[in-house]
Amino acid sequence: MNATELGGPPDGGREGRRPPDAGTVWLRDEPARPRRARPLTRERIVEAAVTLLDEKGTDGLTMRHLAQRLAVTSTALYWHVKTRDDVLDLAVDQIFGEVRLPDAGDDWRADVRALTSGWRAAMLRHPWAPSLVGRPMLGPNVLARTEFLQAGLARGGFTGARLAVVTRLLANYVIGAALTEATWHRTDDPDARAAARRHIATDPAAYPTLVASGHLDDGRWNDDELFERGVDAILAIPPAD
Amino acid sequence: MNATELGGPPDGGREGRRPPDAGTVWLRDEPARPRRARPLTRERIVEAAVTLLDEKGTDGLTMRHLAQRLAVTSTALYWHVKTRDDVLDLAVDQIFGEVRLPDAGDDWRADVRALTSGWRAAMLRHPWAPSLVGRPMLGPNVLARTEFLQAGLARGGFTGARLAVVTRLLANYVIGAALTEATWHRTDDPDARAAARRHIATDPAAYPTLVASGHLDDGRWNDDELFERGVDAILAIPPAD
DNA sequence: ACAGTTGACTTATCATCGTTAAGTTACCTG
DNA sequence: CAGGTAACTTAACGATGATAAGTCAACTGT
Repeated sequence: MNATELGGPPDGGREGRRPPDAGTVWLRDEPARPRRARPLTRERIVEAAVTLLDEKGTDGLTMRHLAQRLAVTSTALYWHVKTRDDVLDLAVDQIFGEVRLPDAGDDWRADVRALTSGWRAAMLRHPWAPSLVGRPMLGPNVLARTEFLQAGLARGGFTGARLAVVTRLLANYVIGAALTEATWHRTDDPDARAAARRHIATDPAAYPTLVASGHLDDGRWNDDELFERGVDAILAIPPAD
Repeated sequence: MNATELGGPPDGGREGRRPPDAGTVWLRDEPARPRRARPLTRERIVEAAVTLLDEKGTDGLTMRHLAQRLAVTSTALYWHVKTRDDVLDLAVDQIFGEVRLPDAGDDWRADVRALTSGWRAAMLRHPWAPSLVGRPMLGPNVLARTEFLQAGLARGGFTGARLAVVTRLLANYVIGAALTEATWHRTDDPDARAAARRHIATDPAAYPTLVASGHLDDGRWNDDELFERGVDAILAIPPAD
C-alpha cells in the first residue's frame, strides 16, 4: 500500500503526502507543488507499457508494476484506460506505428517488400507482440499499414477477389512468420529444442523429411532470407489469370 | 472450498511412478498405473481442458475450474502436470491431433491442400488455439503434421532452400490465417468493427483501397474460398527456377 | 502377514493479480 | 468564493497459480 507501489525515484517534483502521525504543522513541509509536474496520459502509459513488455514479456506486464514505473498507484491507470487488455491493445498498435510507411515509388513490389519486412522486424523487435495479434487489431496504425499494403498490390494490377486473396496471403504470412519466429527466439527454455530432437531421435524414421531438411537445426537456414524469399514468391504471382 | 471443489468418492485402483522434472512437458513422461476406478490421467486432464477451453476460452481455463470438472481438487492436477501452461501446451497439441493425415496419394497438391485445410479447420473449431501458437509447438502431433506437409512438397519436387521457403510459407500462412480469422470470429464485442468503421469514416480518404475492397465488410468475401485460393497460389509456385 | 515405501490425492495457505468503490485533493468555472 | 470536476490515492474484494505438508490406500519385500 506504500513503498511497494510508490517506490519510484524521489524526484523533487511532488510533495505533501501526509501520514497521520506527522508532528506539528510547523515541521511539516509546505503543501507545495500543487499540480503534478508530468501528468499521466494514455501516451505515457502506452510508452511505459511497451518498454515494460520488452523487458519482462506479456506476463510481466502487471498493472501494479506498470504503475510503479510511472510513479502512481495501479488504480490511477484505470482513469486513463479501462482494463489491462486495453493497455495490451494500445501497446500492439503502438509498435505497428514503428513500421515506416515508405513513399510509394515506381516499384510497387519494392514498396510491399519494405512494408512486410518492416512489419516483421517490428514484431521481432518486440517478441511479445505477435502472440497478442490474437486480439482484434483495429488500431489506426494497423489500419494504415494494411491500407498501404493493399494499395501497393492494387498498383501492381491486382483487383477484386484476387486482390483480397493476395492481401490476406501476405498479411497472414507476415503474422504467422513473426509469431513462430518470435516464439522460437523468446523460448527461454534451452531444452525445448533438445526435447523435440530427443523425441525425433526416438523414432527418426517417422520424420524423414523433417530430419533431412534440418527443420530443427539451429542456423541451418537464415530466417531473414527465408522470409524474404517467401515474400518474393508471393509477389511473383500473376495479377490476373 | 471443500464441497465446491470436491466431488466423487474414492475407489480402488493401481499405482504409478513419477520422473524428476525437466524443461518442457514433452520431456516428462506421463505417470503410469493409477489407482482409482476412474483415476486422473494426463489424457483425461487434457480432454477436459479442451472442452473447457471450447466453452469458456483461454481465460476461462483455471486450474480450479478444470479440477472441478474432473471431481478433484485443483492441486491434484499438479501431480500430473507442472503448470497451467503445460495444460495449454498439451491442449494445443491435442487439437492438432484432430487433423487427419490423408494417405499420400498420386496428387501431392491434393494432399497438401487437405492438410492445410484440416489444419485451419481444427483451429477454427477451437478458436482459442491459434493465439496459443505463441508457445513452442513441439508436441508429437504438430511435428507429425509438419513432417507430412514437408514430405508432400518434397514429392512435388521442392528441395533445399526452396523447400524450406515454401514449407514455412505454407505453415505460417495457415497459422496467420487461423489466428486472424479466429480473432475475428471470437470477438464478442459487436462494437469492434463498428468502431473501426467509424474511425475510417472520419477520414475515408486515408483508406481508399481498404474501403473500395470491402476489407471490413461482413460477408463480402468467403473466408474459406479466399484461404483455399491462397493455398493454390502457393502451390502454383514452380519447384525450381 | 506385516512394516515400510510410495503414488495419488486433499487440506491449508500464500502472494499476487485485475478491478471496483469510496474518498481526497488541486484546479477550473461561474 | 462556492461548487464542480479531473486526476488521482487508500482500501478492499474475490480469484488465481502455485507450494508445502498432511493423508491414506495399494503395492513391495521379507
